[in-house]
Amino acid sequence: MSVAIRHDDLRKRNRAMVIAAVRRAGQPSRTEIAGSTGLSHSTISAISADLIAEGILVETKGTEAATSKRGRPQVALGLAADAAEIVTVVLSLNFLSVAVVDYSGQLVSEEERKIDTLTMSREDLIGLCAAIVRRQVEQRRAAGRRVLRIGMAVQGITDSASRMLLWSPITPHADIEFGDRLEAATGIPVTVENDCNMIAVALRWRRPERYRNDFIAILLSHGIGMGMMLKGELFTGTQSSGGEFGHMIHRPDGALCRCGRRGCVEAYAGNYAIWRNAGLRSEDEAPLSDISDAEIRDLADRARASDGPEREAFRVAGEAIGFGLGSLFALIDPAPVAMVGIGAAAFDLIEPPLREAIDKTAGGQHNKAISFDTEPNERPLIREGCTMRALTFVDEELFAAGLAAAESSAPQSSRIA
Amino acid sequence: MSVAIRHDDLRKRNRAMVIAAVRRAGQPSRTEIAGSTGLSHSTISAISADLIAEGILVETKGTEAATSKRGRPQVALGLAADAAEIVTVVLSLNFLSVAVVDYSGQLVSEEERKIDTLTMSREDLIGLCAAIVRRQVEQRRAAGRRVLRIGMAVQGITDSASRMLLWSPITPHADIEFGDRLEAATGIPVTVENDCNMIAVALRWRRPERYRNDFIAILLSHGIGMGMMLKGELFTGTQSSGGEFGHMIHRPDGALCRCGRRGCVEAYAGNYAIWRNAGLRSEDEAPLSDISDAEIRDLADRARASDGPEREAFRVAGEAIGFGLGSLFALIDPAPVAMVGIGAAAFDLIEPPLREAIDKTAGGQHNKAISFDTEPNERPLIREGCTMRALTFVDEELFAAGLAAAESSAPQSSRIA
DNA sequence: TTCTTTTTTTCGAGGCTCGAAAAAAAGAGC
DNA sequence: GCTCTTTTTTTCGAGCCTCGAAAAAAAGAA
Repeated sequence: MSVAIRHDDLRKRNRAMVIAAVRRAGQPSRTEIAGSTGLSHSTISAISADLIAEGILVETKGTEAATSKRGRPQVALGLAADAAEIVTVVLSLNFLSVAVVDYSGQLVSEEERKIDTLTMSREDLIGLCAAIVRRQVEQRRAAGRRVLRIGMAVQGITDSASRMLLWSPITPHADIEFGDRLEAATGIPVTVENDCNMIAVALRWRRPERYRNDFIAILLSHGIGMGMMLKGELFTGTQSSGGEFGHMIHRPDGALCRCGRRGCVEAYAGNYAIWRNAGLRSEDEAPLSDISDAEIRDLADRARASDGPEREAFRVAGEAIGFGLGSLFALIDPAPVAMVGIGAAAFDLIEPPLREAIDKTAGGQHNKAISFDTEPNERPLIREGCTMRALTFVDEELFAAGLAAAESSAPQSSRIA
Repeated sequence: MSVAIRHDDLRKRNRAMVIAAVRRAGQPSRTEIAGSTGLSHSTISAISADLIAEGILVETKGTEAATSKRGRPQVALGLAADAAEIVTVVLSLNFLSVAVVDYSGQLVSEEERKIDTLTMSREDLIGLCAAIVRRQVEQRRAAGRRVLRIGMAVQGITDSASRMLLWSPITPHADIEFGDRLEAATGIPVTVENDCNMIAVALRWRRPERYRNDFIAILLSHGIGMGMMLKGELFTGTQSSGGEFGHMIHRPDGALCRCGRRGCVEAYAGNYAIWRNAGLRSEDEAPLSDISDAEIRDLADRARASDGPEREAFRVAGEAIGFGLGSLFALIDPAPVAMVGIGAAAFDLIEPPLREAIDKTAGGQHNKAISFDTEPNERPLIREGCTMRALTFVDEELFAAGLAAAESSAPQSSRIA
């Protein structure tokens, strides 16, 4: 089963604990870290001295006026912004965003691009991503910084092992090797992950009081995506990114889905499904590939105005999501839900039928206790999750292992004595 | 988040590794343990000497003739059968089984009882369980043994934190505090777990080559239960035992389920559902509470003989399970499946429509790669899983922590120098 | 200027794992 | 029957790591 604990792992783990405590708390003192980690003061003292010597942490003199207390004043520790940088790549329908973020989490630079993902060739799509990322990385290298990690988030089914995009609604191509190609272009380790999973990661960092160990993020957009945190761990499939909530079966042999199959939740609740139903089109009609956010807002306005086919379309969407959540809750028990994306802007129309449907399922008994939260703009969340994911990797895999110096090819001279 | 690693945890963890290696391998030598755990020979030597002194392990002289090799012969290590005992309690429809198992996993004694769970009062049910367990425990104490753990497996939704049976089809009573009551009756720690989860645990011990880190056990019986292993961990809900595959929604507002709701998978695939459909009864008809295994076998025989309503009933059942699995696979990716229980005896009737349904879902592309395995008799599996669960607890929580002596109230005198 | 109070560092004790070397326990060869 | 090989197991010292106690540091309070 699991591998034994080696003696050296001890230090590595405790270093990771300290770094994580600083990243979470922002500017904690050594005493606070000792409290939150449970390690002794002497251990924290030793580890933080090492981390400071390695250029990973810095002592940030009296930022907040935590003054007016007796005794030796606390010295706040912070992440050294120049210890490293990471790059995030967010690819969604007709949109590419590449950003550089420093070790403390501050945005350094950003490049956004409208592209036509649906018609681009496989090579053009990979090539464009690789070119932009490469340019950013080289700029940062020229500025004397070292980029230690690239995190890519993309809509679709990803495979973390092979770091491929297995299937995606934003492009007709399958099995795209973004991981290998970006790595080849830059020489920097790359992860490729599902965008909704990154939303879940971001929510946890943003609002840990609400999104702690168990919660669900559902992206209501052209398709229906999900990111789920269970027992504090991101839920993924056994091989792929998994969590394809949108392709759970709502009605066997039902409406035609964009994935080519029938009766998926998405075929009732995705943008194209709402548009199709609002227009009284046949459920067998092939899904349109792109409905603008404006169109959805427009349909929602009309649904609010009068009880016509638009309102019924949103009702059907809410019902599909409700039954889907009901089945999901049968498996994992009810949990807080965040509704993200343009569909969240119409959640007032979706929520009543959604709750009615949940009431008919195993989760129904807890219906009132289930709370929904909405966030119409998914893009900042995706980038934020991607950022934290990449930074956490640097924390745990590189800096905790004491590789701050070893990995350094940068001209940061001799920060280590 | 997670707590820091203390220095003393190191030894505890590595002791647990050694014990686990012995439990898995049966009679390994110290060298084999060093190989499988990755710890050094010196560490294994030190730890195993401690464990032998504490009476947890024993040197079992040349059991198998691994002879005819040059060099110093290996000394096989085994679990000391008399180090501890555990009790398993398996409660299912109209049936109670209590067994005592020694530390090496050998059955010591067993008591089975036909009871009428559906009509018994809450107090009678708890009281009977407690009385039988108490008697067994006292007998073992009289024999100079110490029972360190009681593991209970029961059909229904359990809560591991409160160790209650929240809801069960086998009794009309809810929130039964088996954990507290058994503990009060014996003074021994108790766990209460879902029977299907224990089936999954057992399958992993029995056939690790097939059921390793990710697989699903589905119990086809009066109800439809599921136990699932994901990434080597038993999958449970955030609060309860979770994994209520049988109550995922197959058809919204569909057939009446035993749980009072409509359209659950179980309302199409449970014994009562097959019986109801085979008899051309209405889907609104309240489910019968008990269909005998013989009746199901009889229906299966008739379904095989001619294409009548019986065959259709099994087809509908297979379809429901297939769509349910399709939705599940959308979440977790396809994985090996074990079909357990009386329904597995009719799996020849169920499999074709099941695969046809899966083909219509997201998991469909892997249909051929998904393999099913059948095991009609669930009871031995449940007890086996329960046994391994309880023994593993003793291994990890008591013996790895060096509590072998501290916990001992038994007259095993001074095995420790 | 001298107490208090609080934070941080220092120092020695006690554990743990590891690698190397030694000891133990057989079969092989003559 | 004795000595060599081979393999397993134990022993021993080195090197880390964490911890508690005590000391040092750095302020405000009196």
